[in-house]
Amino acid sequence: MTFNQILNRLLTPRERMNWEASLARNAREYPKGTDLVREGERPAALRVVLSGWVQKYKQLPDGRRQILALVLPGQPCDLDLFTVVRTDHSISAIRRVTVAEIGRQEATALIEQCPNLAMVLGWSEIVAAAVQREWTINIGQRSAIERVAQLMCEIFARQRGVPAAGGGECDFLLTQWQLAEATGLTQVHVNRTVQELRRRCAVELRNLRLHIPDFAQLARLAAFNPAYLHLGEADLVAERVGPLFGRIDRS
Amino acid sequence: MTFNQILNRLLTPRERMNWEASLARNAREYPKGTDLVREGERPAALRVVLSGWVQKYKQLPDGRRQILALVLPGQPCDLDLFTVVRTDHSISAIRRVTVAEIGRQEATALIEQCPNLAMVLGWSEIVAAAVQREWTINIGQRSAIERVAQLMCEIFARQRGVPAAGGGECDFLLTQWQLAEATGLTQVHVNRTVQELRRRCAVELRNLRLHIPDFAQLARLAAFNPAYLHLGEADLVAERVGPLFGRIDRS
DNA sequence: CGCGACGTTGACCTACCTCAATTGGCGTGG
DNA sequence: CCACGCCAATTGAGGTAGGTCAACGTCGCG
Repeated sequence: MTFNQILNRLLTPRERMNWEASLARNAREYPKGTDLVREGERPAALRVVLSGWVQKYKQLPDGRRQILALVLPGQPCDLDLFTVVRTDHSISAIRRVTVAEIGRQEATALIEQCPNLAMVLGWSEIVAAAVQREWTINIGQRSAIERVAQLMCEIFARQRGVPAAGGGECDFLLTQWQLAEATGLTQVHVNRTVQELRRRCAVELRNLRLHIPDFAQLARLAAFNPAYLHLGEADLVAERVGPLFGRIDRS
Repeated sequence: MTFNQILNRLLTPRERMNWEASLARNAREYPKGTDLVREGERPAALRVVLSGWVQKYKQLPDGRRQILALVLPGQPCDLDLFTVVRTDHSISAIRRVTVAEIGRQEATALIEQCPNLAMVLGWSEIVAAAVQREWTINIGQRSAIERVAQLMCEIFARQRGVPAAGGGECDFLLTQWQLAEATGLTQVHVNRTVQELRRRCAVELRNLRLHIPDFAQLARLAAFNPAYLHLGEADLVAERVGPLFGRIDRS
């Protein structure tokens, strides 16, 4: 089950309609490389990626850059609009993207009208935090080949779920340079690493597509454990998250 | 302003009383090294550290370990009780700790009775996520000496705030081995790094205390920017987080 | 056809790791 | 009070994963 399906399942039909309408009404396009949010700004909108990928990143004063997270289509970037005074990271378009940017007023009204929406947004933030933890151990403890393999597994699983057997294909919009920024490696070393993955796992990375013939093999190499993605927990979200986010009205 | 003060400020006196009473009633002690939560378990309690430090960590199958986060006194470990089906990381006591473990029933009732509590807990989770992001760039992009320096700055700032001038002392309960697991380095290399920090910034690390004579100097070396800790945003939390977590009743 | 973006390769280098032994402080039991 | 043992910090010698620099190849697109 993909993230998108999970989100949709938690809203009532009426809520889903409101939500989709709001997304459509506020959709904007940006060319690749555009900064949507810059570190230190006051959050001004609730952003949801509709198509294309978006990256969260941070930079050190001397320019070293770390990609912190990837936001895939259907996912909200963050809840900063409702939480912090100033954003602590930047967000930019990996490639041409469509993003819904819902202003404060509309977003607040939307949440008012859709009691389950806060829950869904909160859930997405919870999962994002879990992914962030996995990235921490990825960069901190795994070797180069494990890191790249693990990221490939994650990106595949987030789009297609974990395949029961065999493998498949999925979008992969990162250049090797971006792959390097995400894994804390060099572009040159990522290149050699990808080549080794080609040799050892027959992984193919071409034309913005990733092909994994044997997912289990790649997952073993990466010590990939999909538990942190919390896939398939959708049905239980409502009863757990309920107390925290106030009343639930499933009609 | 420390995290603890922020939390207290957001609750009404009555709420604070309920909260404190619940913490006191559920306090437990654990010797150092005890696992409070193991990866894969179903969350059973809302945990708040009362004294001592607690670490969140993850392990790879072969034993490599990454410390993901530190929970200092006054802070809740996580909201997993209200969010996920199974926890994706482990939690253990760094040293002898006192932790309040509030069961599901009581925790739910408590949130019911204290409308602002959900907001406070949510806020702590938001800040924890921001810290996690900073750790990601720390491990991914900073050199060994920068990493250790930045972690020292963070730990100092989380306890004492950012000093306007000069420096000071604070608790520092990590061994060099744990410092290594938190920064993705080796214990041996951390040792040499700490020695270099002693030489270059006169930082002293002894008897579980950290002494930083010149905070600004250390912060410069580490490229430490305290913005990600979101200190001093307390007064604004209520109006922002409100819409997300339902009604606010400040009486 | 030329340009820009991305991938690839080679040679060399170094920050950090590994292994292994030693030191120092401190609490405990005799 | 001393001796022992444990835990953490320290030191040394040698190794390697991954970084750096610089060039070249390739593909798609205007």
